[in-house]
Amino acid sequence: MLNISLPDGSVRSVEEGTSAMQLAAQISEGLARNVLAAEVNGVVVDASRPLPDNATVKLLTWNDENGKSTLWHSSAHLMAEALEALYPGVKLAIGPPIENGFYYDVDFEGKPFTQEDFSKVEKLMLELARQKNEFVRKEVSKADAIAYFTEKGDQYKLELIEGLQDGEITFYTQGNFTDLCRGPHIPNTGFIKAAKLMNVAGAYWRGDEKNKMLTRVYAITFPKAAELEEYLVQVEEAKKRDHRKLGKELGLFHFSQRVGSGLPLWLPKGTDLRTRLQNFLTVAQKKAGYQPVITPHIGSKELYETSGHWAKYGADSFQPIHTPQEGEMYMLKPMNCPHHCEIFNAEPRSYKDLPLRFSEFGTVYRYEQTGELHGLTRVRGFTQDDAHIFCTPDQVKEEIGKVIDLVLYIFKTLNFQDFLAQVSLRDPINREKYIGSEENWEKAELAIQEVANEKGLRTVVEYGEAAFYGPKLDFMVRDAIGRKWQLGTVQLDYNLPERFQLEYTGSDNQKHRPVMIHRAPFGSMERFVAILIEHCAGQFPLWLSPEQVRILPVSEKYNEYAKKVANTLEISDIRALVDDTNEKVGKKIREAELAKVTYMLVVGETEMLANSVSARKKGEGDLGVFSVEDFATMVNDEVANMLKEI
RNA sequence: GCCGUUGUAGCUCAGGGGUAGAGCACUUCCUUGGUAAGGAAGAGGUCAGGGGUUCAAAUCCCCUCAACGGCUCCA
Repeated sequence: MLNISLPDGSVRSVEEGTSAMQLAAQISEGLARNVLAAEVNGVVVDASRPLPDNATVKLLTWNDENGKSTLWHSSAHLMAEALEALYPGVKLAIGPPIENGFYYDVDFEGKPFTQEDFSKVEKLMLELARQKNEFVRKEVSKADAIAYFTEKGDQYKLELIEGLQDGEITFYTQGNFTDLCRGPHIPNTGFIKAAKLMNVAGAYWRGDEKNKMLTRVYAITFPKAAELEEYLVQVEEAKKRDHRKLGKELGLFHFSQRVGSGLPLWLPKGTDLRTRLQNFLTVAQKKAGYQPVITPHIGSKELYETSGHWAKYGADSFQPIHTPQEGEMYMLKPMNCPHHCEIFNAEPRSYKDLPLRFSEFGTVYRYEQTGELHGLTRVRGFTQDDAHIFCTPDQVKEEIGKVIDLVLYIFKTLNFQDFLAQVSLRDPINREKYIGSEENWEKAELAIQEVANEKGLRTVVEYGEAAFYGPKLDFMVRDAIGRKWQLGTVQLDYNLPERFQLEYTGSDNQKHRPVMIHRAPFGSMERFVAILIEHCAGQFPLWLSPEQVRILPVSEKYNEYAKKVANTLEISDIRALVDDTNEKVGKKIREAELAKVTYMLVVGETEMLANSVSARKKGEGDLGVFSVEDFATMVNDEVANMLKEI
């Protein structure tokens, strides 16, 4: 008999050779029908494999992340089986589960595969699923594995096998399809009840752009047909929050082909929103000891030769600007750091001056690849809420902590909860590509991790993701359709202080090199506004909203009074517009609701006589009658409350 | 930059080898109203740009540009 511990702490005795599936059946038949895989001593395995003694077992269903990904991984095999049947001779590369579904990279060898092919693949997948074909695991020798795929003529699988050790190679077979796979898999294809191919895209083999481009087929499956329907509705809902759509609808920004691709034009309402965010940060930064500076939009080529950016990025940048003066060259600035280094160098610095914090809403231009441009999140001209902190090595940790506090303050004010702090450190193996002393790196990497922990950040550590000049901490958030973007960033830099020969005089009367910290809590105004739009689905918090109040005269006779109310509100620092179109109130309310204006003030005969307004809140309806002054006070109190607590 | 899809009015979209369509928005007029769409008329397009095939191209073909979905990249 075997003793098996379950997640609830109970221990069950089962016969030798019992699988997780059989264990589930002993607990309840319903559970057995839903078990997709099992976590045995922390490792996810096939539910059909015999359990070892004294194992801790968690039965995985659709409700577990690992259960989901097992189903999707198996679904990738199912899709591969269908593709192989429908398109004989296709070569299969890899097919992993992803966050929402799975994909398979396929080499169709020049034959087209488009959306029109989707439905027949889905149909065949479901047909094969209904056959309830078991996923059968088989250990094979490297030689046999090579023989199998040589026979099949699949060079991608052969390449994968090359990297594997003899003795660790397994095949999984379901129906007529066998794949090289580590597993685990669901018991049989019958668990898959709904399948949908989502899209096709190109993807380089092994992610290397020098390799052949394969066709990546994205798909998703579910154990219940209704869940697929739900998922598709969700996807549609998410698309409605897309900042590109809302930015257009709300009149925030615009792209013009004539201006150029990736160069956003900020419309009045978008400018208002952005300026308000800048002001908010400016105030916070002033409190945190930053000194605003302003630098030009161009800099001489020599500046970037000094910084090293010319050598590294020059060829891929907007090309240098030539002047009538022979040999003179300027570049559009791709970052603000070199300018700020020169500000540091403007006068001799003492250790007593440090830390020095120079901040600037600095607009920069980067020649991003065409295929990379994306709404406001990836553009060619953008404004960083940049600052550079120059400090002593001993001050690094405290300064990073203060930057994190600032970022958290902003996120809290805007109610961003779903973010992840990514700590990017050196590649532990390949260390020669990093500049700066081992000692400083050690100290800095440790400092970043310690501060991140002290601040209670939800952190992931990525090795090899550090910049060549220093480790960094990035705040990652997701957009409406699940893509990850970096917003706030803190980066240590040992390179530029060296290149610009930055120094300060220490208490020992010796020259020392300061450490430089790059940081941008928003990341860039463009990207931050994009994420903010999606975060609040265009319904901005009242304090940020470009149009807080819209005044709706009942008829044209009250337009004058409406304007008077608007002026009064303006004096109280409330942003109000009058809808003086020749329409009925119902129509005006509808328009204001769709424009996501928080407060609507209906004014007519009674209000005009009483110097009052009839207020209505978006999504809530009528609030009753207020004097103009009371209404203004109410709005201002609401705004003050939003900004107070934090 | 690479693979794929798309490009028709300000917006959302229909149409499709034979004189360009709808709804909303816009302008004018009527209406002067009370909490999510009042009515009528009008104006608006080299069908992304360029080239080709054809008696005839918005429609078919080629190139370019842009947007979209990914890949690669992101100082």
